[in-house]
Amino acid sequence: MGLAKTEIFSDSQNAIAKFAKAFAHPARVSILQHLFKIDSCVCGDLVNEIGLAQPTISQHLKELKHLGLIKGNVEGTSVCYCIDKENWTEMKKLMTNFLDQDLSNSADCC
Amino acid sequence: MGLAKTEIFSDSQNAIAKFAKAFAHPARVSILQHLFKIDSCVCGDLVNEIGLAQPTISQHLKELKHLGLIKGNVEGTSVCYCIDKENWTEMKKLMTNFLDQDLSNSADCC
DNA sequence: ATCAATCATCGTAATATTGCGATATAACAA
DNA sequence: TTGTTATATCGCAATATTACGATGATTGAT
Repeated sequence: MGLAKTEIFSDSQNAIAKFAKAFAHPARVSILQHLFKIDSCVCGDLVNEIGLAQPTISQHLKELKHLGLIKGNVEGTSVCYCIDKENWTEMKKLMTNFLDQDLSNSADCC
Repeated sequence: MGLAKTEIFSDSQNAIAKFAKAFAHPARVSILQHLFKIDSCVCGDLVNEIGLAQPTISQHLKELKHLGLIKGNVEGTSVCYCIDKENWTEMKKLMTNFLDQDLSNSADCC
């Protein structure tokens, strides 16, 4: 069906899945890395940096924005994007908590 | 097209996306959390724990196994799954490195 | 040999994602 | 106003994902 049964999972599990989806495409990974690396806000050069068409980049940016991981600011004819630090930190806590589960507690049968 | 242009991204970016995809569904998040929580290997109770049909769980397990995040072991008529600790640790390094990018380096224009 | 239990695979329907050409929108310049 | 530049949105085609019923395969019990 292509439709995840979110009702049967916890809020935390759904949140982890939601953020993970943001990173589940290399273009979005690349966009985020670029926003981190650059010391000023990125406006239009993402299309040149990454080899995808402008509508495609715009679509990926929109998804990241809806998730709250980035913010956009209109600046003349261009738009300026940057990481939403507060939300990023919160998301990082959630993901790190999931990734850091204690390996020593789980048996190794295999 | 539904087909990611992996060629134009780095190995690291593709790897991050690949692992993130594993966590991009709450059922897989739930499966992994269960495998961590339980102190012995889980055999068949995942279908009962999570409210999805047996073929669906089996399919999710297969994806996690192909990614190397879990291992499976036949034990009588049932199969025993557990976290692949070595691969998990390696994956965690990759993801943590991505999540931990220095926020102080990126400007906040918005 | 037959049966029950457990898990995997097949096939399929419904929905989601990706990518981009065409076009719209908005801001600025001349 | 007209043109230019930068970004967003629309619409569509190709492919991927999710879920599950039906069925197959394997093991152990009787």
